[in-house]
Order: sequence, then structure tokens, then C-alpha cells
Amino acid sequence: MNEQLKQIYETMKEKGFKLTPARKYMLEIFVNSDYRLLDASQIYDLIRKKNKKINFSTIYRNLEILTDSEIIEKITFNEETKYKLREQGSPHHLMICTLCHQTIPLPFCPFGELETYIKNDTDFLPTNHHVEIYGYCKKCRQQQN
Amino acid sequence: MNEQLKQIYETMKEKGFKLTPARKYMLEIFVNSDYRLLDASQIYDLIRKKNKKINFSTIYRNLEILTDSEIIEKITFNEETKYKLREQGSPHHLMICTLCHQTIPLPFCPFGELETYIKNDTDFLPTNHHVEIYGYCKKCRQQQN
DNA sequence: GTTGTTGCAAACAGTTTGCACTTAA
DNA sequence: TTAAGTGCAAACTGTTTGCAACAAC
Repeated sequence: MNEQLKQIYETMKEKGFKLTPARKYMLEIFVNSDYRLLDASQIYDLIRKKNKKINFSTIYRNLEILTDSEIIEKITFNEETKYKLREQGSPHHLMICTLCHQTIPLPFCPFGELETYIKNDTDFLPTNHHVEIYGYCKKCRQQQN
Repeated sequence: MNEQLKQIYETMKEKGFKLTPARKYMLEIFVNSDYRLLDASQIYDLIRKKNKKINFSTIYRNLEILTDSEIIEKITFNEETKYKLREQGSPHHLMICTLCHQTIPLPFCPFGELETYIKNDTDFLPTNHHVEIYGYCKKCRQQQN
């Protein structure tokens, strides 16, 4: 079995959550979807495609648990709420392919200059920031031609 | 009458939209709210507070028209869809006060370094980006103490 | 007078809830 | 065995729609 998946199962157990089939299906999907953004209904469809039954309320309840446990993360994008496996490590801004919804983390935070400006030249006290870069990933660009 | 408002009325007429009471109420609210983010329900309440009647469907229809006309802009933030008067001029990233929802535009786009990095060192083709900085505005900070 | 605009009621999508049944540990 | 998790049906929130009445031009 996938090493990453095994590790997530461990984390879940440590946090006192039961490893139910519903949760296993969902976690497999996240691990296999490679940081692509998914919404509740896509998860529902993927599980039904395996001929497994699941209810939307179960999906939503587990999405919340997994988000709180920092196993996945919730991203609101284009008026839609989506989820993806959470990558470890700190800086955490994303390039998002608007075709396949693949996400690629930026390896650094582009905020040096900006933060200095805000602190020195404005009356605003920043606590948090949010960067998203939309575009096309390599694969989708190749497929477009 | 407010000069800015008068100008917006002109724009509306030029685009062939009728200046109905509902639209006037909404536009007044946007002009008077000074780039604070508002949602449909706040607009509804503000209009009813003036003892005027309005329907949510009217509000949503006009929000769409005003957004398309680039008089206001739609911002999705914290799972919520809000609107604010659109400021002219190009660079257009916002500092958003998480207490009063006042918005303050950044006077420049912090993307120089980042864009170079993406173009040179990744396979991603950026088409669009999105920056939001959350924090506290001066006024709200003073009121907290 | 005409066309665009509104209110209303009803539909809709996505999400949440209470409760009785079920199951992982 | 039992607390945690699930399915179901029903509620709920924010938004959209069709249609007949209405008003800005």
C-alpha cells in the first residue's frame, strides 16, 4: 500500500478517528489525485464509480474533519470550494491550472518587498495573505495544441 | 449630488440601462460605503433601513449588471461573495480589513520577481493572479484598544 | 407605447442538521 | 460494548428563474 496513505491512516488513528471505509475511500482519492483540486461532488462520483455507496453528508463531515486535521486543505476559488491533499512545508502559495485544476506550490513566498512596503508606508497591519496564480500547466498546454 | 454618483448615473445611461429607484439606492450605497465590501444581504438591509422596498432578485440582477459594467467588482473572500465600488487605475490588489471589510488598494503589483521566476523556472504559463492581504486597518486597530 | 425592469413565488445548488441505526475498535 | 460514524430525509442559505405587472424612457 502507498506509503503516504499508510502514514495518513496513522495520523488519523493518533487523532482518535476511526478508519471507516468512507474515510479510506476519500483519502485514497486525495492521495491518488496528486494535488488536484476536488469538490464534494467529484469525490462522490469517484466513490460511486468504484461501485461503493456514500452519502453527501458523510463526505462533508469528513472533509471538515480532514481539513481540521490538516490532512487536506480547503481552497475557495472561482466561487467554488475545493479540497486537495495538504503538502507539508511552509510557503504555500499555489499556481492553479484553470483547465485540470492541478495545483503546484510556489517554492517561496513572494512577499518580501511588499511586506516592507506595507509596514513602512501604510497604516495597515497585515496578519495574513493569500496568493493564487492562475494559468495553464505544462500538460494542458501540450494538449491544447 | 455627489459628483462620483452623477458620473456613474451617466455611465449607466450611456450603456442603455434605465435609472430605476432600485439601481439608484444600490449605487448610492456603494458610493457612500467607501470601498467597504458589501454582500447582497447587507445591501438589502441598508435599503430597507431607508424604508424602501426591494427584492433580492432585483439586487442580484443589478449586482450582475453593475459588475459587468465594471462599476462595481465582485470579490470572493472567506467563502463569501461581496461587492465594492470599483476603483479606476490599473494595479489592483487589495488589503482587506477583516473587521470592517474596508479595502485599500495596493499602489503597485508585487509580482515582478515572482513572474520572472515562474517564466524562467517552471513549466507553468501564468495568465492571471490574485493577491489579497488580510489584516486590520488603522481605525479598527484604534478601536480595539 | 415599448422595452427594460421589477416583484413574487418557486426552483435550485451546495451544504448542514437531527436522529435512529450501524460499525470500528 | 460503546463511542464514533453513517445514511436518510428534511432544513437551510444564497442565488437564480419564469412570468405577469409595471415604469423609465
